[in-house]
Amino acid sequence: MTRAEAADVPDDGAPRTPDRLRGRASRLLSQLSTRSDRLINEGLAQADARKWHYAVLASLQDFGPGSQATLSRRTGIYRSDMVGVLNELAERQLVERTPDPDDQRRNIITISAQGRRRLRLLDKVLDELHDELLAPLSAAERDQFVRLLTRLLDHHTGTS
Amino acid sequence: MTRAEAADVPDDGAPRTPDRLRGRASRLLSQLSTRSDRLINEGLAQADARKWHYAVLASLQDFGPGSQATLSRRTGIYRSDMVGVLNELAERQLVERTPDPDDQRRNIITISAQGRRRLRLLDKVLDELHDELLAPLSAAERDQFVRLLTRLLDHHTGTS
DNA sequence: CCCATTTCAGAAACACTGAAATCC
DNA sequence: CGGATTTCAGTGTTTCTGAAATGG
Repeated sequence: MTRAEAADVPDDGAPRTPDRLRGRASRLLSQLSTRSDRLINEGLAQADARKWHYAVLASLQDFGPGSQATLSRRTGIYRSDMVGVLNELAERQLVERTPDPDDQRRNIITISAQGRRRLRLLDKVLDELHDELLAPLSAAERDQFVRLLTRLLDHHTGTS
Repeated sequence: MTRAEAADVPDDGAPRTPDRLRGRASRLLSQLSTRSDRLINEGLAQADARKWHYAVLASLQDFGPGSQATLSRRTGIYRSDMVGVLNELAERQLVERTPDPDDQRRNIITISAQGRRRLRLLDKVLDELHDELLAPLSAAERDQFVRLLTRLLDHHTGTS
């Protein structure tokens, strides 16, 4: 259970950094992401919502209406999966899907009044959930955490 | 494409924080985790390895041999999925699976000499991949990032 | 002709469940 | 008996591929 023959640094197999397992950023990231996703999903499920709902509604509110392809680019949801998300949102009357007169391939998605009310609710729910997610961090640390994540994500979306 | 009617803060639907979509830690986390996973998986695939291989080998090297259930707890791999991982590692002669004389339910998993060589290789590969993953951050920032992730993960594994 | 959009059907990986067989 | 271990079969979710149908 406790460390076995690790103290007597074996000539084979590199001692290296302390805790190579727990210190790998990629492992920390994916494990934390799993927990975070579960927390958010369960919290949103209690409000009959999913995180994609929030993403689409917030995108519509903050950047205005758009085609499904546009929304897909703004939210990071795959074009193929956007259909299902919008079906759910339209079912709940949170968005409206109308054909684009200028380009008959597209639909134009608009947020409804109900959708805006919903968005405000979801924002509150998410505020609370993030408070739980980031509980051990001070306000300054939370900011820094978000800044670090943003820089990393920007680097890997711009580059790759 | 650019911000539409977002500047003229609508009375409905909360202006709130700038960029509620990009500023949500949970979204940043899961998106970055997706990219990180892909980077690591592709890098390890070129060495005919998967991230679970590394986790098990490193756990064996750093904490000594153990049963499959013990390894499962140490690495975070599900007990049910551990079987498959160990099959792959045993196929490649990187670990040995022998019945525990003291408890006939268990197998004792041991790392082989070949497994130790493999671990050193994978450590190098992962060092390079993490260099790519964390490229935009300074050494101090990388440390802090890892510390923040660790604190958050510890909080959510101890608590939940 | 090539490209974009919406849609559907499905692959691949992952975290997880449930249960059987075995043994403490 | 309750409880732990190994194993297998299978579920649900997520990211992503491929292709068809329609139209710019």
